[in-house]
Amino acid sequence: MGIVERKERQKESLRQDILDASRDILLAEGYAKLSMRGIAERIEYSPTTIYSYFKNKDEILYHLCEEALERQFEVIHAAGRDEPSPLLRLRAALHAYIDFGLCEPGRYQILYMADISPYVSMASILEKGSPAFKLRELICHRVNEALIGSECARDMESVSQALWAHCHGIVSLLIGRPDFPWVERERLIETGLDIVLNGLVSPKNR
Amino acid sequence: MGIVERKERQKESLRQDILDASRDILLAEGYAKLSMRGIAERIEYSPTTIYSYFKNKDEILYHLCEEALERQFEVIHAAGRDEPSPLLRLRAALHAYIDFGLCEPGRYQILYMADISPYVSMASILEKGSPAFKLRELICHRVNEALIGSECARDMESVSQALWAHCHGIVSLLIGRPDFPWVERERLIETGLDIVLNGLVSPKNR
Amino acid sequence: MGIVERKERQKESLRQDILDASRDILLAEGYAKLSMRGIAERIEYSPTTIYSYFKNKDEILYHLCEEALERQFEVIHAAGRDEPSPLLRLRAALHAYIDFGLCEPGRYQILYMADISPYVSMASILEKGSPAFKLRELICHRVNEALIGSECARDMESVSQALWAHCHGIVSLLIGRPDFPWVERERLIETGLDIVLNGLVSPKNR
Amino acid sequence: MGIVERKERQKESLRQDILDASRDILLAEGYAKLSMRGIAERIEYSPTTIYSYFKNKDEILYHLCEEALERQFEVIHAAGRDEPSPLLRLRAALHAYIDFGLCEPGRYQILYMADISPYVSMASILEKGSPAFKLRELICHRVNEALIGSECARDMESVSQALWAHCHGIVSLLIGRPDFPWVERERLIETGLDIVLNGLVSPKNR
DNA sequence: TATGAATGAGCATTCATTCAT
DNA sequence: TATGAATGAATGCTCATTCAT
Repeated sequence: MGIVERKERQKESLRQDILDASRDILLAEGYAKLSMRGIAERIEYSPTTIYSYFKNKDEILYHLCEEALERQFEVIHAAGRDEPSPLLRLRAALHAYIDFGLCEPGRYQILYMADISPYVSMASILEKGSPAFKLRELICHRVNEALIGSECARDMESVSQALWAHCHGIVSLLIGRPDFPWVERERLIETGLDIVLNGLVSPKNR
Repeated sequence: MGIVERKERQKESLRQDILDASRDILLAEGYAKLSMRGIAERIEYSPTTIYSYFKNKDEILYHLCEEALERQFEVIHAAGRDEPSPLLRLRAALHAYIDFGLCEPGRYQILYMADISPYVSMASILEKGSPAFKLRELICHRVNEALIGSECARDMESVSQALWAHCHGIVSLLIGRPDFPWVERERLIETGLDIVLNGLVSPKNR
Repeated sequence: MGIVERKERQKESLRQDILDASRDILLAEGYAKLSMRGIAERIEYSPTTIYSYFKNKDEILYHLCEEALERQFEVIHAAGRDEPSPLLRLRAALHAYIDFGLCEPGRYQILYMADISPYVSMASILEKGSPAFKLRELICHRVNEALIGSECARDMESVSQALWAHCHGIVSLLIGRPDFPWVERERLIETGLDIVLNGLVSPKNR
Repeated sequence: MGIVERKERQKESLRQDILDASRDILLAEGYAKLSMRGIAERIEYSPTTIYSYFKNKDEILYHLCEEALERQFEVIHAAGRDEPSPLLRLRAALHAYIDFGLCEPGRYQILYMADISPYVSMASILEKGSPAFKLRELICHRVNEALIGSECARDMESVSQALWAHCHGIVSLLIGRPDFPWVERERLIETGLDIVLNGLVSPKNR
């Protein structure tokens, strides 16, 4: 029935509004300031209403994480699949990682910066098939591809983690320190990726 | 007079105790759990007493930041001054940055990760002579040295920021995600620095 | 028509389900835990539905009382009518009173123990023809019979009340203090009735 | 110092006020209506203040019970020690039990009627030396005395429990049903005790 | 300097109830 | 008849802060 459907859509929509509002608050005011009352105010409903959509505050945070993880995986997974060389495919993935963080700072913060992190439990990262697991796998795969092509011997795991850290550093500082006199964003990102990928494949000359 | 001096020392000491206690709580239990009561309990004074030393909670956080910045500058400033080559001096500085973060996670978190960060206001970073300013200057200087020596043309500002981001990424993930199955710490750090410094000075081959 | 009848039966049945569920909760979890939500959950209907059958929570409690009173009257009224002597008839009534309390602790609690008691308003007890009134009359009648048979002069009203209190004491403590190291239940009851009825008819020897 | 003393007295006094207010509310409005806010309103302090006197609501209830138990023991223990015969000493104890309940209905209710009872845990009743334990011992002792004097063989434990129940029945109904058309209080009590003690010592004639 | 007493504002959560459908 | 959506009021509790001493 059309009516049922519409109602369902409305319900789903409010549910999403709650998640959006929460994410916004989290981004704008930090975890400490995320309160059921605050969310309610933002969505212009009574606090009680939230409880018919989520069992409690924890459940909101949990879904926020889940959803952010899925989103991130989708975005990065789609990136650079058609690039001609392994190195470019890796570069595209890293760039996508950074872009996701900058386009969706709320979601990124939830996943990697906030006190909430426990909700993105390591369990879920290590759990096969979870978005977190798949993301990690994807990065490792692309690093591997790139390393094979280059003549230099490096430990794939170490490299993957270092590259992740590099990208995370850029995203988290840009998000967390918007007032710093950054050089133009894209230039910073490109410079970083240049250095790091160049360093990855050039023969060592320490 | 000795008496006045001792009193002063005592006063200074309690003030320091408050800062230490706050930092400890921050590190151990997170920003959300940092309460005046909690601090008071830890230093074994009444909550009210704290107000004789700091106007309010915000001021504690502010001083926590100041102090952490100073410490960080000292440590990094001292690092690698005797290294023979510009590149090694830069590497030493970056390594010191990371080490500071890992050895003093409480302080690092305060400066670069927590919800508190706003207290390290940009004002203070841009203010000439502040530790933050001097730290930035130091990094830029070493980057410059290294760039001059290499044949490749890169924008010093962009490089500095990218390197900072790289190091920050490593520190903040290691601190914030202790449960992740990291490779051995020193290996991760060295791999990261290898890549990044190698990439900095090799001729580009993108 | 059969249909109308069935509908009526259904309606009556759900109404009864609500009362049953309420009584169960009351007994099992106490007055504080009796909530419309809880009742609804138990009968597997929405909370709103309950309001089609009862105006509000108070009305449920009111009907719970009414119904419990009727039940109690029936049980006690039926007890001991065939006993040969007045004293045994009285004893049977008192025993039935206690048994009712122990067999139907939910109902007894509602009537005589809970915070709810105000719902068994005195009005209803004094109102001729109400179960409460009839119960009181029944007890008085049996006490009277017994007193007439005995040589001792006692005020019927006082005795009735004292006997009621005695029985209530036994029931309410057994129900309310299940963990106390009671002697065996039947022994306690019999001892109590022995003493009290013996005392009623023996010549005073204070 | 006088000042310290006065402050101590003040503090103790407010603490007592909180307990008194709680007891009053409990008596007047029932357990369900006992709230921190309600107490605060009654003592004309902010709710927060209560928390510097009691850790939480449970602790208030706990102290309410403790204090009521002690009070009850004192009163009953003092009663009838000089009576010439065992039977009269027993009668005095029972009468004192009833009197305590009627003079301190708040305290009595807390101990024997309210949902709070778990706080007078059985543990405490069975724990040697606790007021509850001593009270039970006292009653048993007096019952024993009385039984020895009489020619009838009865089980002391059963009798003690039956007598307790009898008294509890009288108190709890008088407190819980103030609107019932009771005979004059003292007459009811005396009639009850007459019957029960007469029945205790008369030769059985069932 | 240090404290105890006290408070107002805030929090997550639960509940009885209403309303439109 | 039955429901889902929504709410206002209440609850226990914690916190930063102030004030008088």
